[in-house]
Amino acid sequence: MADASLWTALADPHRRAIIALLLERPRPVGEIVEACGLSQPSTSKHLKVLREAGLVRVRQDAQRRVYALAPAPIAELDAWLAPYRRLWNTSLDKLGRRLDEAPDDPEEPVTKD
Amino acid sequence: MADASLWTALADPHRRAIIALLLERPRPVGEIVEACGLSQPSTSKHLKVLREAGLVRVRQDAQRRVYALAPAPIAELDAWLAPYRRLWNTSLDKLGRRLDEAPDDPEEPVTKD
DNA sequence: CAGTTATATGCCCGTCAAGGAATTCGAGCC
DNA sequence: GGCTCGAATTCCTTGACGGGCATATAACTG
Repeated sequence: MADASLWTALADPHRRAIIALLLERPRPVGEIVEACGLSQPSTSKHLKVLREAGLVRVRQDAQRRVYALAPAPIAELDAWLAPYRRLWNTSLDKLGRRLDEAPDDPEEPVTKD
Repeated sequence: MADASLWTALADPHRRAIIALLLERPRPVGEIVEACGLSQPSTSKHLKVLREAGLVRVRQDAQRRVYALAPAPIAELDAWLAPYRRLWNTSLDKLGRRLDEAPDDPEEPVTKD
């Protein structure tokens, strides 16, 4: 399905930020523009990429376009992840189980996104 | 949150292919070169990116460098995914409800362009 | 119908990443 | 020590991507 474009879409930090915004709730473009500090055209272009990757859906509300998350592709990501999850569950058990249980993992400093 | 370089690294299809190869078993560079049909230098560069993203680690075996998966960053991805997983698990329908908050929605097609 | 708001597109430019060829570095081998 | 194999690094070119500005389009408003 959206393989390539999915990864490409998520590769951009601004787009991930948009995705995160939409996780809270659906938002019109104007709000997204304001939130991510880009120009409106740039934001629209990012939204287009996300749309084409199937990551967001649009609903038209008067002149507004309200964007919302479309979770399916993220499920795809999850599916992609599955084999690897098996891997780190077994071979990296010593690392201290799930990362979310060890927020500051000494071996792998998590840099800010 | 996932390091930017992690996403960048995974954004490239060749690199995802390499990752998939290493999922089966660790491999020396030569094998990877052969498998992904790139030149050796290009492959080495991809491996460098993966290395710097922390996705793979190298073991030196005589003149060979054997690459293997380092699953931790993938766990990071999984962590990133978590909130979204909640979203599509609990509420494909809930999302639909939010999309339908305006019941007179003239059914906006996703504008796939 | 003209005007305004909200968003999308086109164009231009700067940057960056990817790929190949040549070169270099490192480790074994004769 | 010189040679060879395996891999990494450098240089260069090219193409894609991101950003802004100006403009087009669509929908509501008076």
